[in-house]
Amino acid sequence: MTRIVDVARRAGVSTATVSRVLNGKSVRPELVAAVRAAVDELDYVPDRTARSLRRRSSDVVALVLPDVENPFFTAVARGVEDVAQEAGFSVVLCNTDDDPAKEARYLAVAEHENMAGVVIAAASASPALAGLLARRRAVVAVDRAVPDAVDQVTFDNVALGRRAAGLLVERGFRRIACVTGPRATTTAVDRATGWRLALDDAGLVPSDDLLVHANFRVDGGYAATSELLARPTAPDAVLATNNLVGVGALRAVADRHLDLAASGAAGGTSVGVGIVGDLPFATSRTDDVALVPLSPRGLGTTAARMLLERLDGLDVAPRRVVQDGAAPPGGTSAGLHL
Amino acid sequence: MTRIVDVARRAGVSTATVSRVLNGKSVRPELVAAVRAAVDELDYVPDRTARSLRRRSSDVVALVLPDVENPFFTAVARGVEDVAQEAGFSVVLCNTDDDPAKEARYLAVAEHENMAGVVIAAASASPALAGLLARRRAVVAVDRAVPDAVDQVTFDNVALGRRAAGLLVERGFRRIACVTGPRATTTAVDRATGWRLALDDAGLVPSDDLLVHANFRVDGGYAATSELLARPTAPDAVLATNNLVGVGALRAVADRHLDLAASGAAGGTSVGVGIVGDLPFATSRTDDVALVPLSPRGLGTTAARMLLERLDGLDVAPRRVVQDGAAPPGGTSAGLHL
DNA sequence: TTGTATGCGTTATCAA
DNA sequence: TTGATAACGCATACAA
Repeated sequence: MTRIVDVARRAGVSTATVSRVLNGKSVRPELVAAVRAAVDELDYVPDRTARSLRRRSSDVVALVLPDVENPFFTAVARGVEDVAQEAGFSVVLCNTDDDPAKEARYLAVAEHENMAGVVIAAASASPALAGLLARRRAVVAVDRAVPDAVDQVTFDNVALGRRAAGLLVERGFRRIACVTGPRATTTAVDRATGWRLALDDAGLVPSDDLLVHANFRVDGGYAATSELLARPTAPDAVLATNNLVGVGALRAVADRHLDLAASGAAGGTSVGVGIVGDLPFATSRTDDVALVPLSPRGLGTTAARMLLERLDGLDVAPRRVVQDGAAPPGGTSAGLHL
Repeated sequence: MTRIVDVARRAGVSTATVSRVLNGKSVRPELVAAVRAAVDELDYVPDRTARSLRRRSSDVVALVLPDVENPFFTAVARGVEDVAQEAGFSVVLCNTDDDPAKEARYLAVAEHENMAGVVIAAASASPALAGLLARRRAVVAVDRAVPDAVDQVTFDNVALGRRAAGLLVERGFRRIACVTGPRATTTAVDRATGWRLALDDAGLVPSDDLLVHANFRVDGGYAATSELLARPTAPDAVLATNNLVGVGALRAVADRHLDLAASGAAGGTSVGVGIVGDLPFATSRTDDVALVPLSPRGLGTTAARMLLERLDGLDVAPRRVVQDGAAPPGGTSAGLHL
């Protein structure tokens, strides 16, 4: 293994000079050339562990997510990865399963592994960031708001819920239920608030028993929607406040449809479905689903950029960025959709 | 920040003894107790960077994947993560986009970051493992076979393709096309071979123009299937050799169905679809899809266990594990559908 | 600008 | 078994 001393010897300089060249400090041009030549010839690559120990900070960023199997969060991950990698950072993906204990463990690892920074979509209403903040490590909250004084980038979730519910209203549905996520999840609560507002806008009644809190996964959406549709006074439409719940809702509606057909009941007008989010792996056409597409990847890139600014030394008060949330009509990145 | 010297002072021992206690070497019981007490009181956690530098190996494992947005690979990741984490290792997720250059970069990072080991689903037919192997780092290939002398865990892809195509034959389809992945991807080639065998078994003709190589994503499956269905002598069924291609195929079939209906053509018998893989986010019922479910998570756990054995010092010839591929009947994932 | 020498926090070697 | 101390590879304070 080639070390910095090998390069120094070969270039006829001290290790300090090699280090300076490698880190862009001012060095006489001819020595720079000599060092670079030696580096190339020896195929030298600095040991990042030693560098981290000395600098007291590594070049890896932790990305703490509630569910890496949710395409929404993998898209966030891609966004973060794209810009982090560009800047020379590696990204460690940490999966919390929405479990505050697992989350706390990962945050502790990030702290003691001297990671450069953390981007977190919090599982807990109040994640264990104290240790990291005490060490003045950069932290950015993404997607879900946290109470701590850190940079945050989220969607305008109230607006998203309102828009999605509004689409259902426009399509003529009158009795619109809402299936959302856990009460501890800010996105779930805010989008449900949006649903309420949209119904108010339309002079409809956002009755409390039409609001169901499930988990934010497929099974949660399926169970909640099935239950709603089985009621004597079933809703004529369901708003799912995230993508996976939306998948579950669609399956529940499809099953219900088949059940009714089997039991000889008239094929009444089908149940409307609205979804805040995308269906990247839909196996059916989604023309009649009221979709409010998001750009989670943009969320990730924004969060990563904010983190990099902090790592670059930016020292201002915590910032809150609220992205509109709409996926751009054409491009791959976020565009403001007015 | 508390360091090992602080603990040593508090416990009235040397740093060497603290280190020994922390690493389970033999130490007099009373001293062990004293050290543990000091660790607790001071809330001491070893700095993993320093530890890595000294040990010349970190406790993070790189997981190199072609596409973290594919649920198949996120499931592999969960499997790896589960067992690695249990053993005290962190997992870094590296996304190569099936690009050999990106893959090579990540492998170089893994090498110079002194990562403990690498689990890789190769993007390249011959990934750049030389550096890692020269340093005797543990490497396990998962899902896709590689030419190097490393542990490998894969499915029996020929058998999987054969089984899926066989299901379509059983259902009475006679002209069965196959949409598979790139020629450089072992899984794509092997499953196509299985398709060929199944057709032979049934006395059918696996005509070469019924085999299409697409990319292994939704758009690839959609385009290839659309093209097949638009031919004058269209196939009556399509075998998709992975999950995403399967999604694309289903969408193409649905669109074709609608087009025919719109053009007033008779609603002939619908096109059969077979898929090697799962549809975790299907938005429609999949009763009439010939699915051969997999357990990618099991692939991941096996690979991680093999890696851990190597990290534990196991020094035997490279092993090849071929998993049946069928998801377990009882587990949480899709049950075997006979 | 350059070199020397020290320290980052831990583990491993060697004597005791 | 235990303690003193020398590495691990790099970056920087200080001196030149």
